[in-house]
Amino acid sequence: MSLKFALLGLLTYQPMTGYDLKTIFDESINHFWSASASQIYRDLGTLENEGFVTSHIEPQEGRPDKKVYTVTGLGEKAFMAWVNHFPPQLQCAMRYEFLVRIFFGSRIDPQDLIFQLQKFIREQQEDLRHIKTAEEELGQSEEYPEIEKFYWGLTASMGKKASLAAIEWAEESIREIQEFTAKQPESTGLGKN
Amino acid sequence: MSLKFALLGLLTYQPMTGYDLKTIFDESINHFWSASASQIYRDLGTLENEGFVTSHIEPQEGRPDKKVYTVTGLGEKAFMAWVNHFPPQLQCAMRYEFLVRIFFGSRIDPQDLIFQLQKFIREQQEDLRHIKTAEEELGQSEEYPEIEKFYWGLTASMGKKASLAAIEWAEESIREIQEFTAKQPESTGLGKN
DNA sequence: GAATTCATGTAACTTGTTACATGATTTA
DNA sequence: TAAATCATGTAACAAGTTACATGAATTC
Repeated sequence: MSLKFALLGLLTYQPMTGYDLKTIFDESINHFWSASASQIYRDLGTLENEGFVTSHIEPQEGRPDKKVYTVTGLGEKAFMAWVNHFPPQLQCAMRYEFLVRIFFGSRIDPQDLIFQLQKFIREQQEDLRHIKTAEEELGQSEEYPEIEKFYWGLTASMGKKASLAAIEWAEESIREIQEFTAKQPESTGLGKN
Repeated sequence: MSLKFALLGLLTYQPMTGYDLKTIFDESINHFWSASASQIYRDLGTLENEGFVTSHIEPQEGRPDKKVYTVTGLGEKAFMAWVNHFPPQLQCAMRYEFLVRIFFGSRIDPQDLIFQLQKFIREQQEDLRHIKTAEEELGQSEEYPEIEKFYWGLTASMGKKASLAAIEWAEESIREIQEFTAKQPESTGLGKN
């Protein structure tokens, strides 16, 4: 449900192609709601069928033609209705497959676990850097109204806090695993069955 | 992919029904990977077709019969293979629909936004309390080996940190929205269409 | 010469959600 | 007497992933 309205919302700023939307997504909304290119193209088709957007082809030379989507009046109304009606239960779920593996950590070789946690930290640091860069660019740019920049900044803040929490957790976890396995005699429950 | 292996993993502790699995899920893995009852029953069927679990009916009086699932040798091997082979990119994505709405916060009445953020805080506090309770019960119980309790504790830690980060963020955001809207003249970009 | 960027999608598949159906027992 | 708990699922649908296909221009 969310993706369609997120696309509609981005298109209220200006008409764009599916490719543009994907690019913007990856730099912003992606940090708390991801979407693949094929999903975006498919949902744009749905939005067009529903009369929420229209499209026109812009021919280009040396590059593939562009298909530019524009929000209709109906689409703008639908977006405003969606964004202003919060569901009774605010939807927000973590989907950390990595944590499912940690849950079953007793079946994993502690050395490998620590290695994966270190990798996790690097990935989260990368994410953090990415958000910070986007944030700085946004702060310097003058092509967006202050109010948009303000709210985009709030979501970036949440992204940073989530990454920092994950990094802190992983660092503590590594230390705790080291301590725990040090005082653990031998058998870890790790069987080769 | 993950859900099937999470179920398989839980079943390696002891044979259980779909209902049992759903109950355990809601108290533990649910905090970072959610699943509905119908999905669990469906995936149990798949696991059985794949030969990873077997089932038998236990008749009961006054209550519906139980269908108890047991992991096979093949299933245990499949689980061990899954849990020990981390994907090249560690999968962990937030899916916070709420943040998508905040991203478009300029289209929302600031008073309503603040109200929803306060609600968000209450929901996160509820989650936090829930995790803490589960954690305490786990600490006191003596029916699980120390090593399992240790790793379950690590995942609970991450859940707590995530909730705390969200609460902190929402509190700061409320203050920032109040400041921002105070110094903002009138028009918010909030249109009635 | 290989990879990346630009630009579009389709098809097949897997995963996740929602609504529905059944029905006795127990607790509030 | 209304609800929650125990216990199972099916059916229909919506959302998300993966692999594939095309092809010129540009950058490494």
